[in-house]
Amino acid sequence: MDYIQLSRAPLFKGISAEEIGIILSDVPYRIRKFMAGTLISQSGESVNSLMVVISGVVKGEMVDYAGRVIKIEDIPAPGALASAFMFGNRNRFPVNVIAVSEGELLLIDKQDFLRLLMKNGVILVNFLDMISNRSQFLSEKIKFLNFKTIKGKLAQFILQKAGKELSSVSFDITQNDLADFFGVARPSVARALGEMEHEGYLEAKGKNIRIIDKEGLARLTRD
Amino acid sequence: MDYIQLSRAPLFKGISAEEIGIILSDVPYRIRKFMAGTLISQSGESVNSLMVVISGVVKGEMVDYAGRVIKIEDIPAPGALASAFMFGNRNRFPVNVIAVSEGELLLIDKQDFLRLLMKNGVILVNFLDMISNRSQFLSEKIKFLNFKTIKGKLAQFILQKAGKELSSVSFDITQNDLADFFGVARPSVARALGEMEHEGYLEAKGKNIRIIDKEGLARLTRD
DNA sequence: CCTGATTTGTAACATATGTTACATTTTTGT
DNA sequence: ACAAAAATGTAACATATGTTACAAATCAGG
Repeated sequence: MDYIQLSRAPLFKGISAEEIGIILSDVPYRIRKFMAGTLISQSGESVNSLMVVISGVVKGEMVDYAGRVIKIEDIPAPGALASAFMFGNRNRFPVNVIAVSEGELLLIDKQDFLRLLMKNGVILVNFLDMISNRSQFLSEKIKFLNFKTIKGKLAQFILQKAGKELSSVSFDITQNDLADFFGVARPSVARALGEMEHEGYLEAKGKNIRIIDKEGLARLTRD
Repeated sequence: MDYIQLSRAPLFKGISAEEIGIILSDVPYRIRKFMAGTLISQSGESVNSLMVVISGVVKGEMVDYAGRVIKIEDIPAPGALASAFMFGNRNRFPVNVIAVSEGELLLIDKQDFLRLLMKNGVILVNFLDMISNRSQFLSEKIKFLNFKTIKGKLAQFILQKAGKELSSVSFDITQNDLADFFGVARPSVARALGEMEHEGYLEAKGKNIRIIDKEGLARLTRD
């Protein structure tokens, strides 16, 4: 089995391939091989084991009420599957999980995994980090979705990037990705930026922003 | 100390007041009394201990770039503070935490808390449940924020509540709360519902909805 | 350095939602 | 059962954003 690949997984961060071998010799686990196209788990099914993709790629698919596929998220090795849904009140898969390529999964039953967490502090911290990171990412995203105007979102984004000292910022993502993150249309982002420039809040030149009126931007975040 | 109150805390769910006493005799902890108005933690400060409100009420306040207070969230006893921010990459308070009334906090240092988690399986599961529930709640919220139209959000909400079998649904929250959850204005929710009725998707009578065209609703969730 | 691909800026127009205001209905407390 | 409060249904109007399309600018690979 590919312990090297596993040692790159967030769950096993800071643990060498050899150590992983030792750890796994002490906890019941299963390996499940899958072929491209296999349905690995179904939406609504309860999540009763930890699942780590050892090799290959799987994807999550939401299925709507008419049976049509809506959204897709890829999880390549060595990612973990549905780790935020192993615990909590609604511990069921939120999506169908389907193999994109052939590959292998590491499965550890929930009870065995709990024992592992209690035995190995590094894995415990790694797991806590994983689900906490997810929460933190989602919180951040909601913060932006909650601003009602695009200018508000942009102002928040720019001020946050600039921090207290800096007076210029350089976007490291495209307008397209930014628009996706905000949940708005791309030309609307461009327009909002343009307007903010005309209104004297900033000077925009491609991805580089010079902040002119920090106070004013702060006001915009209050929609 | 008020172990009875603590036994109602999600972290100590399923553990009796006496057992809590025993557990706490074995792990270093501190009690911090606070008076109304005290600043308990500051936004940006790193979260290096577990904090449980034993008595009293605290609130979280976001502070904007001009120093003005924006949003508030109350955490009454026996809630935990910033539990989703103890771990993960950005383990800092996202808000200022301020005492609303006088009260007491239970503090356990992160390292000691980790030892406790490894020693006590019930607390471990409770904590995992707490942070997972948060993730799940946030995911759910984002799902709704991602629908571009209010009709889409409503359709999703109704179908989800109805499940596969039921053909009628009863809202258990007010339009106002629904509007907040969706991040839209209240009259817009009412209007969207009205339109969906005219368009023959459903029959709305106060909080009671009879689904007429399930297929059509499903189509709406595809915006 | 050149060329094709990606990203950005901008425009015209359509539309969903916000805002404000009020009447009506339902719920709550006594 | 009543009065007061809360929630709901609607309307008119303002506006932010979406949509589509295209040209200009920038980037990436050979």
